[in-house]
Amino acid sequence: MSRSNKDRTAATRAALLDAARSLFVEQGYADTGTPEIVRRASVTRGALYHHFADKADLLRAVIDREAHAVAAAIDDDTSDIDHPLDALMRGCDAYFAAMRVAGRARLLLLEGPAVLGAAEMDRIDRLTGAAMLLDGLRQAAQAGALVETPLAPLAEVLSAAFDRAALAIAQGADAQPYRAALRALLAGLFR
Amino acid sequence: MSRSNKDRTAATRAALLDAARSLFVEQGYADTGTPEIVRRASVTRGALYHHFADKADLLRAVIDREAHAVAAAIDDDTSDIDHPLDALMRGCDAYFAAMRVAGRARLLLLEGPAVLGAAEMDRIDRLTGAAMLLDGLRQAAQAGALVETPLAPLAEVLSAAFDRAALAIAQGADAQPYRAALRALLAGLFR
DNA sequence: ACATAAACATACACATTGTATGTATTCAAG
DNA sequence: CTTGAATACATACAATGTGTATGTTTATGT
Repeated sequence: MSRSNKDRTAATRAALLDAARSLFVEQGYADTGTPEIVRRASVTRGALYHHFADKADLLRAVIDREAHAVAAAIDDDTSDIDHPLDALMRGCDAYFAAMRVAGRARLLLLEGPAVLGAAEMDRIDRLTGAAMLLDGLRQAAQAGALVETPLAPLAEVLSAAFDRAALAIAQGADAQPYRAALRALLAGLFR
Repeated sequence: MSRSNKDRTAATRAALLDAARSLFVEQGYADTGTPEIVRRASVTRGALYHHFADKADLLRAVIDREAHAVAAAIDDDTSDIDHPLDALMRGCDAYFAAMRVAGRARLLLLEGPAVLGAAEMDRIDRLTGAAMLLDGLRQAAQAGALVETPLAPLAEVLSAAFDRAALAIAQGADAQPYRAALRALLAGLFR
C-alpha cells in the first residue's frame, strides 16, 4: 500500500518527536545521541536530518509542542472567570497541573533555555504561559486593583517564580507550600 | 627555577578556569571543546583531565567561583543594615550589580542549571544568593512584619524572580522597570 | 640520594555530528 | 498511463571531540 507524502511526513515527524522527547527527558539533551533517537523512532538519521536542520532544531520542535499543550490547558481552565485575582489564581493552579506532565518541566525550564537560548525561549513563552499572566495582570490593572508598576517586567519575573515552583514540584517537592507562597505574592500586588 | 607543586597547581587551575570561563561565555558550554580551552590556557588536555574529572566538572568549578563572588558582593553591601525591608531592597540592588559582570548571568542561570542539573544548582545557590534572601525574610518575619506563609519556598520563588530580572538586564534590558517590579513584589509581602 | 607520588604530556579508541551523495517513492502535467 | 521532477528517505564519509591509558618529567619526603 502507498501512503501520501503528507502522511509519511506526519508519521515520521511524530515518531521522531516522540522518541526525542522521551530520550531527552530520560537522559538529557546532551547525553542523547541522534543514533539513539532514530533507533527508538525506527527511522534513519537520514530521515531526521531531512525533517530537521539539526539536533537543536529537533529539540525546538519538541519544546514547541510542549509549550502549546501548556497554553491550551491554562486557557481551558480560565476562559470563564471574571474576577481578575480569581482568574490569576486559577491560572496558577492550571499551570502547575499542566507542568506535572512527566518531563515537561525539564524540557521547558532546563534544556530549552540552555540549548535554544533565553531569547528564543522568551519568544516561545510569549505565545504561551507568560502571555496569559500578563493578560491577567492587565485586567486587574484596568479594574484599578493593582499597585502601580510596569506590567510587562512584573509578568516576566512572576512567570519565573511560577517556573521555579513548577520545577521544584516536578522534582518531588510538596506543591502546597509553593502554592501558598505564590498566592501570597499575587495577593500582595492587589490593594 | 622550580615552582612548588602547590604553586603549579594553583597556576594551572587558574589558567584553565579563566580560559574556560571566557570561552563558555563567548560560545556556550556545548560549543566549546576541551582542545580550544587548553589552547587558550596554554596547557594540555592532560593537565585538564588531571585537575578535573571531566568537562562538566570544569564548568562546576567555574560556576562555584562565580557564585561565591556574587555572595561576597551582596554580603559586603548588606552587612550593616538593620531594618529588614531596607536590607532586602539593598540586597536586591547588590545582586543586580553583581550579576552585571559580563557572562555571569549566562553561567549561573543558563549553562549551570542545564549541565549540572537543578539539584546541584540548588546546592550552590543555598550557599550564596538564595541563602541571604531567606535570611532577610526570616528577620522580617521575626519582626512580625511579614504575611503568613512558608518562608523557604517563598525565598526560592523570589530568588527565581530575581534571577529572571538579572538575566533580562544582562541581555541589555533597562534595569529600572525590573527593579520597580521586584520592589513591588517585596513590598507586597509586608503588612 | 632515592623512592614515591604528583603534575603533566602523548597517543588512542570510541562515539557523535553534519554533510554529501545515492536511491526509492510520490506527485503533477501532458 | 507515462515521464520528468520533487520529495522522502538511506548510506557513506569526513571532521571533531571526549575520556582513558600510558608514558615522562618534576617536586617531595626521608
